[in-house]
Amino acid sequence: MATIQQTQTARPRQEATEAIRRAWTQELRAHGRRVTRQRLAVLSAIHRAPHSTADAIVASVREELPTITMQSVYVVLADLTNIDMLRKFEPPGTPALYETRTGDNHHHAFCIRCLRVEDVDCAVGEAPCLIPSEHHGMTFISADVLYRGICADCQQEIDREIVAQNTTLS
Amino acid sequence: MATIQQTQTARPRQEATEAIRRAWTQELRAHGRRVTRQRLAVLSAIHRAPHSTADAIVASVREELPTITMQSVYVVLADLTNIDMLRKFEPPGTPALYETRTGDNHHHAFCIRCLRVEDVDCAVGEAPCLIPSEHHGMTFISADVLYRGICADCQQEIDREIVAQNTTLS
DNA sequence: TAGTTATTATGAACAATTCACAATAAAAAG
DNA sequence: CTTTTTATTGTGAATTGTTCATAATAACTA
Repeated sequence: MATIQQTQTARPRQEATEAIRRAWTQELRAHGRRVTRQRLAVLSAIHRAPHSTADAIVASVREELPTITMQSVYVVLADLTNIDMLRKFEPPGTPALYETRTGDNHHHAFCIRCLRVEDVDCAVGEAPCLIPSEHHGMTFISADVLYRGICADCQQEIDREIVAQNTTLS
Repeated sequence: MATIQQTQTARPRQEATEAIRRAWTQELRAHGRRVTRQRLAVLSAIHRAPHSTADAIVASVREELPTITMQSVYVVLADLTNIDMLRKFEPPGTPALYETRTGDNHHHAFCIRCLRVEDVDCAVGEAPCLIPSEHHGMTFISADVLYRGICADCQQEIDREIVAQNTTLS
């Protein structure tokens, strides 16, 4: 039976390699930030499980640093999001999700049943959604597309439920 | 001097005509809902000022029904959103916004400086964003595009500020 | 190795929204 | 037109996700 996993990617990422951790260290320094165990642990946790909530991130980080506080994690998340080392996005009706994949204009598919999130590369060509028809004189910085739907697993479960209902009713 | 208006459209809509109110009445009945003064007042308020927050909506409705409560408005908003008489959307970092324009797959442009929201019709052709390249077997229901940027007014103010700074510095 | 200052921890506060239940009023039935 | 039924609204409180103010800590600098 397919289990419902909340805000978890289908292909979970690996543990961050030493090379990646070195890159983070450099990027933190480049932005005038200090390289703390907390920050690296937060980045690692999100790298391991993209589209994580703040809650999930603390839980994950606490395996390594049991005393870290929720508030510290929020501070780190906000700061790293500001310097574009993290991307934050907020699907309707759920807490904010974070990912380490930044700067590539990718979008998100969101299952309204199990709340799973998948990355989706840009639909047509390069960055079509950045050129809307009427733009009211606005200068656009980004265009985030949120695809809402039912994922394959959930669709299967729904189908099974309908079959089950019909069997009992007839 | 251009004033900063929060979550307000450039071309504000008119008061709802009698015809529109009749249509709302019918649609409420069609969905098995009762036609109450509160519901019509909420719809009218949102029709008058699309992209309104719950706060703004209560304020507006209270001009007509001074005793309506925040909670009642929330109940109405949730119910009318469920039956697609309202569309709710949640730009990052601000409370949810509501509009009466539904079922036409339009998108939103959001000024990150003054939080103004504008409607944007679909970018390329009919509904391009509904056909992403990889869809992970998901069945899509909707694709919401959020354009983030700086609106014309804000850009002008920023430019003026830069000019002012340069003048004092040199 | 000590000093400086960003970062983290502590504790509380906050805003937006939702909940449980009682009072009210729209619609249906008589 | 009146009564009955039940959705809808109002009352009051709770909850969730997040942010704030300030003290303690630890990374970097000299």
